[in-house]
Amino acid sequence: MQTLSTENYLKAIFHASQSASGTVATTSIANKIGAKPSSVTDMFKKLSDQKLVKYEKYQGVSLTSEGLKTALRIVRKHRLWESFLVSHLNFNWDEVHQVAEQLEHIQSEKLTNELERFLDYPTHDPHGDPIPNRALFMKSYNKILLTELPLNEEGVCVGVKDNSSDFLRYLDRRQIGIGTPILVLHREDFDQSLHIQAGNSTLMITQKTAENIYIKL
Amino acid sequence: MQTLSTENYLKAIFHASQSASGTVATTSIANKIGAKPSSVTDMFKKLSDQKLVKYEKYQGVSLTSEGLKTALRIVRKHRLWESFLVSHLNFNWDEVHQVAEQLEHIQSEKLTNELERFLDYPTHDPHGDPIPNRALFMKSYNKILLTELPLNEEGVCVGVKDNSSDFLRYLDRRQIGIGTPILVLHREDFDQSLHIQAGNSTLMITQKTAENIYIKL
DNA sequence: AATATATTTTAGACTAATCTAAATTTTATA
DNA sequence: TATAAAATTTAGATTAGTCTAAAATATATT
Repeated sequence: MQTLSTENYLKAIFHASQSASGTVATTSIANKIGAKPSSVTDMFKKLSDQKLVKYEKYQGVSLTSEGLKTALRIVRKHRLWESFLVSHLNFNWDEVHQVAEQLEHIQSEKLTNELERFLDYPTHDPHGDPIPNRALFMKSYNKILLTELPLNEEGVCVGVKDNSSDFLRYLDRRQIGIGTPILVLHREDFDQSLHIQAGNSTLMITQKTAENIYIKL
Repeated sequence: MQTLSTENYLKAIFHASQSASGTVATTSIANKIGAKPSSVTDMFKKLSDQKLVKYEKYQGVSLTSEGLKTALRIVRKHRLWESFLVSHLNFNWDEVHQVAEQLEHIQSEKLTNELERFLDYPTHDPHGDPIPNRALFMKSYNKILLTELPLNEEGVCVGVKDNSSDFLRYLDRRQIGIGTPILVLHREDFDQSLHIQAGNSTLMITQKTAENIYIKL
C-alpha cells in the first residue's frame, strides 16, 4: 500500500517519462512535485527499496513494471473522476484538476470500477487524455500538434498539452474544445502565427497556442 | 485548513457528544480513533490552540461552535458520498462506510454542493442518518428504539444505531431495511426477545437487535 | 583536457503524529 | 475519608516526509 506522497511521486515520474525518453532526472521531479532535489533523492531511494523504480545514483529513475502499474492505477482514477466532474457535476474542464488530484488517491477498486461503469466506460477524459481501462490498457489517438497540421487539411482538436486553467479558459473564449474541427488557412512565416478556421469562426492564434493543441487528422 | 488527523478527531468528538452528554473523555476518543490516550491528549491541546474545542486538563473536551461547524461539514460530505455510492454505484449499505471515510476529506465546496444537487438534496443517508444541508442544518426524525415500541403499534424502521457490516447484513437477511413497517406482536418477558411483523414476514429478534433499530411512529 | 557550472547526494535538523513508560489527577470503594 | 483503581497527562523517543547547507559527481565550456 502506498502513501499519498509515494503515489504523487510515481505519478510525476510517469508523466515525466511520457514526455522525455530515458530516465527521469531528480530536478525534473523536484519541479513537478514542488519539493527540493534532496527530498526527491530520499524518495527515489525509498521507491527503489520498494522495487517501484530503478534507481542508480546520479542517473535518475525509471519505473519498474510494478511502479508503472501503480502509476497507471492513479492516472485511471484521476481521469475517471475528471470525467465524472464534467459530465455530472457541472464542472468546467479547467476546474477539475485540483479536485481530481485529491480523488485519485481514494482506495477502493469497487469504487473505481463502478464509477467507470456509471460513466459508461469512457476512453478519454475532458482534456482528451486517454483513460486506462481496468486492465490498465489505454490507446491514444495518433495525434499531431496543431503546429504540424498542413495548410488546408481538416483536423479535429483531440487534446491539449498545457492543462492550466489559464490556457483552457483561453480556449473556451476562442470556442476551441475537444472535437472542434480545425483548418489552417495561413501560416505567417514571420512569427509562426496561424490563421485558422475553428468550427464556424476564423481566428488568429500564436505559435505558443498552436503547439499546445493536439490534432487528429 | 485542517489535516486528515484533526478532521478525524473532530468527527469522533462530534459523534461522541451526540450519544453522551457533557464533555467527551480522552479514552472514549482513543477507542474511537484507535490511538493511545496520550496521543489523544496531545491532539486535544492542538485542537484547543486552534479554538476548535474547549479543553481543560483532566476534564475532557467539547466542540466550540467553530469546531462543530467543521465536524458537520465532514459529516455532510460523509453522508452525501454514502448516498451516492448506494444510489448510483451499486454499493450495499454495509459497504459504504470505509470508502466514505476517505471521501469525506476531499476539499471542494463546489464538489460537495454539486453532489448534493446531483442527488437531489437528500435529507438522510442509506442508514437513515440525517444529512446536514448547505447551512449545516439537519433535522432528524422523532425516533424511538424498537425496544420501546408499544405492542401492536405500527412503526417504520428509519435508522440503525449499530452501523457495522455484520449487523447490516444480518438485517438484509431478515429483510429489514429503512422504510420497513414494523409491528411488535409479542414481547417475551424472560429475555426481552420480540416477535415482530416486518413487512410481510413475522420473525423473532433478540433484545440486542431491537435496541439497534430506530423506529418512527 | 582542464576547469567552471550545474546537478545530485549526503549529513544533520525540523515538524506532525504517533508511541511507551512514568507521573499525576480523578473517581470509586472499602 | 483514606486508599485503591482508573483515567489522564507528561516526558522522551520514533517515523515519514520534508528542509538547508555542504560535499560529491556529472556535464558543459573554453
